[in-house]
Order: sequence, then C-alpha cells, then structure tokens
Amino acid sequence: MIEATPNPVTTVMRALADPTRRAVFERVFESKEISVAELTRGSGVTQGAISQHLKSLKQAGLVAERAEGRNVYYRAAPQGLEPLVTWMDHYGLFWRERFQNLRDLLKEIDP
Amino acid sequence: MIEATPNPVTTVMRALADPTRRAVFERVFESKEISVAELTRGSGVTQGAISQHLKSLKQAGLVAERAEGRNVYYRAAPQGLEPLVTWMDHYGLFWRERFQNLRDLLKEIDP
DNA sequence: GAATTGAATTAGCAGATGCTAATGAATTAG
DNA sequence: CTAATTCATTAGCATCTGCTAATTCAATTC
Repeated sequence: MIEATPNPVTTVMRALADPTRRAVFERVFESKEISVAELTRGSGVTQGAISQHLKSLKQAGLVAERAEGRNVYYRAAPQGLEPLVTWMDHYGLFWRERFQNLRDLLKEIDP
Repeated sequence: MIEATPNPVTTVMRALADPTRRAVFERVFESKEISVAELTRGSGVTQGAISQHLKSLKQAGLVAERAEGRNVYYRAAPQGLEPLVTWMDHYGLFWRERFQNLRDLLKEIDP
C-alpha cells in the first residue's frame, strides 16, 4: 500500500527512526540554538550528512532555522511531535497505567 | 554512527515508521486477536509480506502471538510502546500544555 | 491418504536510504 | 583582493527495505 502524500505520522516517525538523525534532533533540542558546524563536531559524520539530516527534520516540522551571517542556527520545533502524540493517544492504551502515577507530576505543575 | 545493538527507541520507531506495518499494528490493536489470514485480507500485500511485518513487530515487542491449530493469532502488546513514551516524555516538552487538560481525565480515573 | 488451508521462510529484485567526497555560493577575516 | 569558514547540494556508492513468488511444514477436511 503506497501513500500518495505520506501521512504526518509516517513523516515524523521516519525522521526520528534513524539514530543519527534522532541524535541530531536531540542535540538541537538541548541547545536552544545551534549551528551546523557545531552539530557536525563530534557527530561522527560529515557536515554534508548533517545538513541532509537537518533537511529531513525540517521537512518533518521538527526543527526551524535562522540564518545569521554565514551561520545557520537551528532550533527544535517540538510542536512537530504532535502527530506522534496524537497517534499514541489513540493506540497507546496503556497510558491509563501511567496516569495513575501522574498525580505527583500534576502537583508539581500546579501545587 | 552505527549502533551495535540498536536502541529500543530505534527499534520501535523503525517498526512503526513503515505505513503498511503500522497499519498492521493498528489492525491487530483494534481486534483483540486476529489471524494472519484475516490480516492479509484487504491489506493489499501478500501473506508473506504480512508475516514479515509481524516478525518485525514481534521483535520490537509490539505484538505477541498464540498458535491454535493451524492458525496463529496475534494480539497487540502496547507495553512495547513504552520506549516511545519515555522518549517523548523527555523530548516532547510541549506535553506541558496537554497536562493542563489532564485534570479532568484524572478525576475520571479516581473521582 | 490426498487435497486444502494457514503460516513462516527464502531468494531475488527494484527502489529507498545514509554516507562520503566534491563542488559551489555566500559571508567574514587577513 | 585573497584566503578561509560556513552551509547546502549533488553524484555516486554500498547497504538496507519491502515486496513478490515460490517453497516448505503443519494441521484440517474430504
């Protein structure tokens, strides 16, 4: 079965399924803003590869960019995760169990 | 960067990233139990393909099986989604918004 | 017992994927 | 102005993936 225009869930899952690409997202997420060069350092892959991963993440709506001079700074766009959350809402029944342990968390947010 | 033993998050995401395979999981989830033949019907792919997808899902811990006679019945194992949930717990900050609407749900569970 | 059905496995293939190396465009530094 | 830095893009590649078709084994059915 082929999806003409791929489902958002598919897009996001595919973007995050690759460990290298997911690691890029995580680093972008943890830094408020981070340049491509900085992302490349210690990534184990070339700058070109990083740019390609960033392109995928951007198309999935998971990161956004801001150009400044010759640098391009990326930041996470966690709203991009919404398709995943919605999907899990529906198919992750076992959440119910989690909700039982959630009282503490709620207190933390609104004591 | 190559992962020797792939991360559970990677395993689950990869299993669910493919639309056909995810559709299989969803159908298994919605039926309490379902045979391979039944899954094959209306899936658009051959029985062999379905078996391969089920194998992936099983290795990811997302489904379990029960053999009876010459049939094999599959059921969802939503605990297999835990790696995903844990990951999102960490990287899906925007959950905070959702938590605000959660009070009602909690009351429903423990009035 | 022979034919049928359900399911797993395999070989083989077309297409997708992730990577590198190289190139090019743009900005900054000397 | 020239050299160096940052980033995106491309071609080419080795590998992975999802599929079909075919085979095999097991369990019903006739």
